[in-house]
Amino acid sequence: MARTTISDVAEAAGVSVSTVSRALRGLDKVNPDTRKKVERAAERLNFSFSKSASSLARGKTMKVAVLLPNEISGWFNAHAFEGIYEVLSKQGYDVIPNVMWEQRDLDRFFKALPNNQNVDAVIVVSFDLDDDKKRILSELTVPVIGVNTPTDDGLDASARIDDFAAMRSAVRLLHSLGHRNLAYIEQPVVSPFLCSAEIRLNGFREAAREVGCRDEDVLIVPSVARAGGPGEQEEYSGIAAQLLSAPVRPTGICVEHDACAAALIKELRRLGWDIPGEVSVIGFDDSYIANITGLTTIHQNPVETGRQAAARALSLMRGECPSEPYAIMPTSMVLRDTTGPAVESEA
Amino acid sequence: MARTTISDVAEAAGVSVSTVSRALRGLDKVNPDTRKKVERAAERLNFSFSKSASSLARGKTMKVAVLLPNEISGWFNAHAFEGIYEVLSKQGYDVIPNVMWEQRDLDRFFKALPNNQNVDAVIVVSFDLDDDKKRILSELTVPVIGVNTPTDDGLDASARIDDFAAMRSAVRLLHSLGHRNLAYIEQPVVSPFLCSAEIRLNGFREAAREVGCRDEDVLIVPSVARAGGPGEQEEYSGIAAQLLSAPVRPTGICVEHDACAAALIKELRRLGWDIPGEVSVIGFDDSYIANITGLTTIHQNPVETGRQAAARALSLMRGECPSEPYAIMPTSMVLRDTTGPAVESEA
DNA sequence: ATGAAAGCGCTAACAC
DNA sequence: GTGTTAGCGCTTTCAT
Repeated sequence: MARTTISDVAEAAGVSVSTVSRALRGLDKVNPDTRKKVERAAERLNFSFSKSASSLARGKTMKVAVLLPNEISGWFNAHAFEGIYEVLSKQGYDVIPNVMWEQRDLDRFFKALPNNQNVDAVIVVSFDLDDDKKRILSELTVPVIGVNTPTDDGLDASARIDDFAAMRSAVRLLHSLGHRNLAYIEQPVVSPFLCSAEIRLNGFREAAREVGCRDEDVLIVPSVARAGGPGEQEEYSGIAAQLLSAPVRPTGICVEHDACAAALIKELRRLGWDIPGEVSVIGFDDSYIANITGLTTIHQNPVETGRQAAARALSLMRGECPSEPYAIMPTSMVLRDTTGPAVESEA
Repeated sequence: MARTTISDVAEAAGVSVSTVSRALRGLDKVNPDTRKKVERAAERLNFSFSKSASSLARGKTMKVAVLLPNEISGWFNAHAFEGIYEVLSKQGYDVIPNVMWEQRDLDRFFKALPNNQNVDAVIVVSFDLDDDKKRILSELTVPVIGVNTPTDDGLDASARIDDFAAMRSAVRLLHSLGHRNLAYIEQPVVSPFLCSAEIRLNGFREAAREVGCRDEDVLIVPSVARAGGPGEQEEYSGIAAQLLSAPVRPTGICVEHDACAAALIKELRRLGWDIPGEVSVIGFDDSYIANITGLTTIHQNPVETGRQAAARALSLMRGECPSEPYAIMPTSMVLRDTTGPAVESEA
């Protein structure tokens, strides 16, 4: 059978199509009785609006695009998306993930964006945008909202944590526990645009200096793309080796992500290190893995960050300007079983 | 500035709109030179099609809905979605998650479905549909594809694992290790429609019988909704208590999900149990948590399951009928550090 | 190979 | 309050 249209409903209810439209969308200036009649008819015919048709007519798509780096199933992305979805879907929006695998995907998306009336807003998650793209954004008609973006440049609104400050608190914790030789481990296999990495590293570096570490007391283990994903244990023997072979062995270690930290700890323990006896490790995120493995870490709530971003998207789409467009979301240290006081150096 | 439309391109290229339409969509019967001209103009004007307009004109939405229970960030859902997204987005489809929080959400979705030309297909993930809904499905024009649904009833295609067989293999492993007193732990806080639970339990029950367990040798710890999520450690002290107070203490334990198993093991160890010395534990899923905690478990690949489902959705949307509409995806045991031989009973 | 024109189903003036 | 009507931007016969 052919689709039931608004005029079928109109006919069944004995009114005009515009009345049906008004009645069903809850607009005012429609007689309560008429409305009831229309609703009844719509119900009976199992009518629902064609989104394409009303989009076309109204010039609003009721869709918002969510740009995600690499994958939607990662801990942060999935939870941020969840928060975004939660608030937007309740308002009738279709929330459409757009996973960017390579730089070209991003380029293409942004190329089409200026003229793209296919979404009412775009939310970019964890991206580091180059100046070209920021310029495009600034001339855009649809609002662009950031989630954990490195800066707010070119964005109409954003919600993000302060990676820099968070790392600083981790360093201070280690320092106050007596650790003087620190290390920072970058996550293996980074995506081309994932952006928190750099900021966290900088936060670590600067905080280390603040607490009085000389550069030679600080070891940075850079991200190296190797075979296998970050879940692969082999990744971490190389990192452990670098830790072992450092001129002065670090006793306090910050890791870019929980999953990474957990895998590293596993490897370190396998090699006979005592954690937290000999060395303390701090993760980042407070994902489920941190909880189950007893990892000391920095907590953040990506679902809430997503919600905040989506709420701002909503008001922007309504043409309002949010009173506080750029939200900084809180983080907090959670102490578990991988950090402890530094032992006396055996000097 | 107003949106660039197809007629702007037509004008710029000096041809008619229909030619532009044909040229840009790669249809044949268009002169190569003309096509080039049109492409150039489109490029220059930064043109892209309005999805709503072409949907409306063609009667195809280029959208597919993915129905998910509870949350999109859960391990299975997120990965299945990822697989679905991967294949569908490459073909130009918008993949729209639809999270069902309560039964009413599902009811409402299905009520609107029969007349809903707003999506070209719907993929249902992990749902147990009642007969009413199955009946609706059977009269539907758009294809409906299942991912890890309990049955294939009413579905045009599906991809799913055999939960029943998977549990059986777990039970057999325990039995062959000498375990005679078995337990099955349901996941705390189950959703109203998540459906694998029942099948896994049945698989466990039946397999236990097959290997010769009497009913009194088998302990089922049912799911009880308690405060806090499944990540909360407190959940598991209650479960541990049930295990401890059982008439005959089980030494082989199957758990509905990895996360659950990991938390239980943590609690058990805290209480002084030796795993795998005194008791063996097997999880389900082989999620990252199983890997990092060394959990023996049953592996499945939800991304691939999602891909298979999406591939079938694709051919169904093209009007083909897939030669093998109902795919059973493989599972496999992965042995890690939480299973071992049963110790001699101290009789 | 290309163009003209009739919709697709709905919304938003504008009239009554 | 309600009806009429002109589009929204595209696809698709049907001519040419």
